[in-house]
Amino acid sequence: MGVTKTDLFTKEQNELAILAKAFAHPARIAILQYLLTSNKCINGDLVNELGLAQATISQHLRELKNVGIIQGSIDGASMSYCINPEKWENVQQLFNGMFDEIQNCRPGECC
Amino acid sequence: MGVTKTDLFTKEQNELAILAKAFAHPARIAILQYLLTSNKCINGDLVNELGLAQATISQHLRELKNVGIIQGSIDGASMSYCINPEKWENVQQLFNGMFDEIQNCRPGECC
DNA sequence: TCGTTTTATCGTATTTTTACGATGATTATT
DNA sequence: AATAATCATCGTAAAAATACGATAAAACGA
Repeated sequence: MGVTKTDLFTKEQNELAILAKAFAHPARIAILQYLLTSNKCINGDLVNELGLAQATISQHLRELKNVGIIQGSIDGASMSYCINPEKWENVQQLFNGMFDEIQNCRPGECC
Repeated sequence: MGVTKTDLFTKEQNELAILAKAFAHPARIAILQYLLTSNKCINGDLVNELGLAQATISQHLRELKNVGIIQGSIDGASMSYCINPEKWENVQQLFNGMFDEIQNCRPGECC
């Protein structure tokens, strides 16, 4: 018990869920918003920006990197992260593909 | 430990995370897609459609209802659920508000 | 009224997520 | 070379999420 039954669902449904999970924590939203507005790539000064431990930030960064929406590059002793623009647009389209399905829903037949 | 530190983040960041969490399971994506395409509201025949127990479906439905993206109405002995169109559009705009911030990101200064 | 259908909720087992200290690896600085 | 700075990973504790059987509540039909 307690295990998500991945095989019951379509590939798209699982992918959407995995991507949504990446957004499903305020710290990761904050990291992404910081990356979006900082323009240039940043490193672990996220530790100062957010009030979380270095290990925790690193863990969140890894999860965002695992799903591909951010990417990292070595910059001396530090590490630079930034949004992956292609993936970002891909994710937006995937979500909007779902959001836009509401147009097939006729209001009169809804509750 | 193990508790999300909600007070560290903005209201918007927390709200986005909560909404994303609602989408962060393939069963809930499947439920939403079913509701989107079924046009008229449906009830617990989701139990047949997905391969999950009745209690599990009910639990997922409650989570979707708690964040307001679906709503339920009593229909005799059964229960009809449907998307809440206003909330749906609100959620789409909130996500796109974040997605669109990528436009401030200048490619040359990214890694 | 009695039995059936339908759904929500409770209780609970299992897994996953979240958080952080400690450690080690790598690079920069002195 | 020695020290400092930076970051990933390990180990682990605590909490949340996931799933389902069992049960209760509400509505319908015979």
